[in-house]
Amino acid sequence: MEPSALTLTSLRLSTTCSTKFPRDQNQTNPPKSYAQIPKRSSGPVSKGLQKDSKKDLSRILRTDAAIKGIARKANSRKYTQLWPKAVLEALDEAIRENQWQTALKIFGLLRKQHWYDARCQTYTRLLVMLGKCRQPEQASLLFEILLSEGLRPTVDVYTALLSAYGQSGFLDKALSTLDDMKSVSECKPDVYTYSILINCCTKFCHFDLIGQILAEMSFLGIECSTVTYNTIIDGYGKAEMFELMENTLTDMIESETCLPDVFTLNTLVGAYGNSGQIEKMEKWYDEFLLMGLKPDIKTFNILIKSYGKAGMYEKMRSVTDYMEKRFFSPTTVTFNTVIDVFGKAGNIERMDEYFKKMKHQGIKPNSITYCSLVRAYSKVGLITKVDSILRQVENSDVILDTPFFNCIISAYGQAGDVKKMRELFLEMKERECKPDNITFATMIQAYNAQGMTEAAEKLVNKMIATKESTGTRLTGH
DNA sequence: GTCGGTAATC
Repeated sequence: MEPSALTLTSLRLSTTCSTKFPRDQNQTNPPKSYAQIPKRSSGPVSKGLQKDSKKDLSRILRTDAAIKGIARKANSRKYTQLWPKAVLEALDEAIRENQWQTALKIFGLLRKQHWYDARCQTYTRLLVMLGKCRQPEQASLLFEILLSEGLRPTVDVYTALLSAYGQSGFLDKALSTLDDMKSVSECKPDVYTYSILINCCTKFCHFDLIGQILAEMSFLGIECSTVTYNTIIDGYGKAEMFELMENTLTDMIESETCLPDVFTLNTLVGAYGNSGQIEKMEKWYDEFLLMGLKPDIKTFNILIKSYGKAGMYEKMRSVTDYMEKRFFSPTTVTFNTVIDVFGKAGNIERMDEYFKKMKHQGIKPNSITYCSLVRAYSKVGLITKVDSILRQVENSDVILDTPFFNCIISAYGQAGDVKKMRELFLEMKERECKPDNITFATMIQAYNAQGMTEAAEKLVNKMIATKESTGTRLTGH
């Protein structure tokens, strides 16, 4: 019953780095308009506008019409008299949710307020968000605005800018930012800056730079922190460079200033677990516990995923049982992991069972949950179940993203339901989800599979047209 | 302002 011999035999060694660190292929061309919003001195007071409350702003953040509303306000010269609290809280929320277009629009609105006081801290938060969203060009523009406002960038600002470049793979730009920092006396790079830089290097397989960076740090008298070590360990671990990973752990322990923490534990356990080396994973887990470290919810989620991937469902179960006994509440991630494991194994019954349990425990499914479900149903040809998921999703307030639409469009495509596919494509537009290359590729493939070559060609042209219009928007104004 | 856990459709 329990297939437990799958551990090391199913180990798949990947050949190139690029397959393991897929970059975001679907970067949309962003509007640059916010950058053009001129800072205005306070205009005429328009009384009706002050009734904008925090509630209004945060509500409209969530709806399509509202984002247009914000944009309209951001572009209108009338909206210079909003309450600070409303604008600042709306900005906070947009940043927290990584809604970068909205955040930049609100920031444009903020800059027009008569009470606006330029602060580096605001810029740092925006830059960090842009880094997360892989928007290096926007980060660059934002930095220009900061300079145009006469602000002197702080170390944080520079570090966030470096991070925004590095996370998108613009390592040359990140390095030149580092050089800029070195030339400004009060903005010297510190251990944060270097840890971030190392992280970016490993994500883009520039392991050759790690040694150089560490040498430079040592030359400048900057000591590695626990985070620095964890970052390097994670980099080697994700690249399956296990020997270097363990060597780094040894360095860390020998440094005597940086002790392994729960991040180190999770990183190592995850590296071995993800590569199917269950025995090593367990060995390190036990070892870290002996060192006195305590696992957390992420540890358990990692163990569940690793056992599930290895087909060791009994062990997976023992983790969930242990969690229950120790009152570690499962999170959305826990359920998503279990659901995905059973979905990939084609075990629809158990998958459904956990989905039910998830809802029963009051844990809200998200876009990731639905992606896994749709994929699993589609794989075994249960398209009626996909219909039911779609209905559920449409009647809920779950935020649907482009990957979800791609997933469900692909499901209907594979089922040969071209009509439904088109409907969903239109629905994407209504929900302001931008179709990306994968959306188009999925639909074109489905059309071709149905022998609808004309429709496929039409879509190819549409795709090109979309690209061009975005290009125009970029260079326009 | 830094490190670890979920889906990812072509």
